[in-house]
Amino acid sequence: MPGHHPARSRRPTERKGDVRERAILDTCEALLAQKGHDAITVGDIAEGAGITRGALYFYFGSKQEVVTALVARTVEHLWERSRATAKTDEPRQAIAAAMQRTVELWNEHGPVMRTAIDLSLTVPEIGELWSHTADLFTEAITAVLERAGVQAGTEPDQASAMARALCWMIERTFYHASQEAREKLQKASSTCEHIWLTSAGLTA
Amino acid sequence: MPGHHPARSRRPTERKGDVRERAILDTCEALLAQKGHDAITVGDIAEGAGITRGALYFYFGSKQEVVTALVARTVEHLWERSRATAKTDEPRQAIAAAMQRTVELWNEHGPVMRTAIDLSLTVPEIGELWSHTADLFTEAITAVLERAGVQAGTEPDQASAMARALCWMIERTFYHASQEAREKLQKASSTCEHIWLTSAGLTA
DNA sequence: ATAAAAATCGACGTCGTGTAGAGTTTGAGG
DNA sequence: CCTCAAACTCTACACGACGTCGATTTTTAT
Repeated sequence: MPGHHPARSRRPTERKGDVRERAILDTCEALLAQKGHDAITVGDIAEGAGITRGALYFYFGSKQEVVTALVARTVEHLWERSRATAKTDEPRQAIAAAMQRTVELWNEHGPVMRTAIDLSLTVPEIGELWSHTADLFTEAITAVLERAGVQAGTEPDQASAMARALCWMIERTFYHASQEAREKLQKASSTCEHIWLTSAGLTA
Repeated sequence: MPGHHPARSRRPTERKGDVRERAILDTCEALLAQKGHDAITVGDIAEGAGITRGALYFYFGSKQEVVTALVARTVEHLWERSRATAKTDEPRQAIAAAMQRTVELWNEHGPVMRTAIDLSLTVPEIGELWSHTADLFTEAITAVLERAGVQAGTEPDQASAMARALCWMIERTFYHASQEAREKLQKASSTCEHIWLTSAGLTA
């Protein structure tokens, strides 16, 4: 995505364009916090970044490419943090940690996450990114369920299938909660955690 | 939504326009089964309905109004069927019946349901329709949970909040499943049912 | 049969997108 | 310091989709 001229990434000094590129993505993220992505015009983004429409098309081939790059940036951040989290073997701790991480991510990047979900069907690249993320999450949930004693397997009442459904539950619940007040995210998180625990057979 | 000329609904003979209006909605639904709503053009719909763009604007003020009307039609069908379902007091039966009904609805109108969800944020009218539907569903789930012994209340681990999360889980799971093969819906339904039962404390 | 209401059409103005080509700035090497 | 190519920026244009308008034809009621 970095301009049409490859091999610019590893330069000693930071090119002016790198700054612009970041400014474009930052502006886009800021705008997404205000209006829906289809209410945003390329002119808006360019203006916010301090350049003209024409100049923006030097960096990105289209509006979709801009938001795709933004989603990619955010999702990579998410993956990083996932890897950085210490793996605990104890199910209850693992669940609590995962939910806490999720709250933080949605607090920081709610609008981008929502946009990613909205566009994951219409923009294949974003769909790819997001479904991969969902897979990672689902695998993590599956592992916890199995460790807690749920039978492994893909049948409707076994770990894999249940993890999928729980993943969607969390996604959707946070999606809605992140549109409202900040404390809603905490409550939503608690509810999801409770259902997750119950599904794992770990009734408090 | 019936044209710009109100009070046409209750007429002895069916106006030509009523047929056209239905044709437009039917065409729109058919198209939604093929492409995403933003890949559909007003010209496409008009052509499918056998009229020109100009004529379509006699019936609906905009493309959004068309799809809003379509969603309204579908959602009303959904409400009707909900009311028609006999209320059982036995939680297990109630859950099974609700899920069965949901499978049928998504089988028949999957593309419209997905579109409604996609647009419920950007189109306020659709948002209204869908959130009302979700509320009905959530209330029903809440009732079942309480009858099964879950403590009533809105705290994160009480019936209302759990019902909300379960509602989103079902919505999202069906949303994804309905894009794939028909049998996926059945499996998805079984998984949701299992989690619902578990959350209600009704472990098989 | 006729006049009002309903329905249809083609042409037009607007807005947002993406492209093209011309011009300006930057910085590495002579 | 000069030069030249790459990096960057801009204005102008072409296109497609939307929604509007006024003229015209078809239906319907009486």
